[in-house]
Amino acid sequence: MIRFFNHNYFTYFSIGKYKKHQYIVQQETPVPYVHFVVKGLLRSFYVDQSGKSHILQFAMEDWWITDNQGFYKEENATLNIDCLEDAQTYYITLENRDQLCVALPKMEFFFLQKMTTGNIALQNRILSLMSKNSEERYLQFIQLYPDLIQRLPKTLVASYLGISRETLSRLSH
Amino acid sequence: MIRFFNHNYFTYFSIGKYKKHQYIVQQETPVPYVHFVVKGLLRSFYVDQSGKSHILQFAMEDWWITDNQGFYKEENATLNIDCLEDAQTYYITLENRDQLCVALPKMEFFFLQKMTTGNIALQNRILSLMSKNSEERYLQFIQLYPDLIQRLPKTLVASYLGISRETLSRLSH
DNA sequence: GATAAAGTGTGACCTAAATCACGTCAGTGG
DNA sequence: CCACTGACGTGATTTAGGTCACACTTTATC
Repeated sequence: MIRFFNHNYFTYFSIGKYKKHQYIVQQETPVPYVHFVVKGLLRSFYVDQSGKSHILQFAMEDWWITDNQGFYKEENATLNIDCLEDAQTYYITLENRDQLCVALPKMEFFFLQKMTTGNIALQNRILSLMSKNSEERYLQFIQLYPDLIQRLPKTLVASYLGISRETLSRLSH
Repeated sequence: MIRFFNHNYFTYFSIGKYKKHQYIVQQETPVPYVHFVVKGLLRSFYVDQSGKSHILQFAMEDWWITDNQGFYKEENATLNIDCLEDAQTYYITLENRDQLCVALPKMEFFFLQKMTTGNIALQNRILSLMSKNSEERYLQFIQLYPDLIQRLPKTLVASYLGISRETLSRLSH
């Protein structure tokens, strides 16, 4: 997917470099960009009324990340995005994305494909949350993202799976 | 959105009429179409190993429904779709959808928009499942789909919210 | 290299929601 | 018209997982 960036796509994209713990998107502020991750590991998460964090998505190399609602509807973010490792991204505004699609119609198809794949993954996650218990969801996660899990503390995996740190700890035997 | 169907879109779409209880998609069989609902009410649901059903989506007038994974990846369905009321749909194959996009490039943008909106809704549902309790999810559902809820038995609402029939009953006071 | 901050395991206890088991009522279809 | 099925409410009991509290280890940070 990196070969995706060989032309002068950089007319449309910019390069961003970020440090571990740095925020890229913050709740209640605008969301000007989608990011394509070149290097590093990020997460998007929601902080509820009681102050608990819930991880919606991780993003490592070659993944895309943003607060979709904020970005596409041009609203303030409901999510936060921060770096779990030092990171580098290529980012693009909504306007530039649209212009890129005009300049290169194949890109629209590409984004549609991306979005469709994302949809399928989200639907599966919903069904997983509704039909599987903690252990099953954990095993499924290991199986789906064997490479990701090595870079994540279990606390964060728990927060992604919707279970408590302690419960996850007891699962791992 | 109905005005969407005024040209000779019917070169691409077909008309389907179905009875209450009739299945449109069945687990383990191909998923040749996406359906645009003209009249009636359908649901897609997943049946887990223990035999419990989990509703992924409802679809009433002007909504689209299919098993995304089956349809876009051209695999067998993992979901079922059936009619909760007598229904009429316009349906289209993947091939025809692609040809429609070629003939009318605006359609591709339209589908991308649809998919993006769907994505946002799915992400919110995941966060809701992870951060809200039964009552909060129920209240949110009433607020999001006031028109839908009148046409649905509570048993099905419970199955959509990921809670038991009995728990939902006790919430309603 | 010392101090602080994350990450992890584990016991004790609590609670939201599931499960099981009834009973009632309305709609439908032979 | 009667029998069956689905919708709904409600009590009693169980249980998966959350919460709280503590100890220990590893990793950052000045």
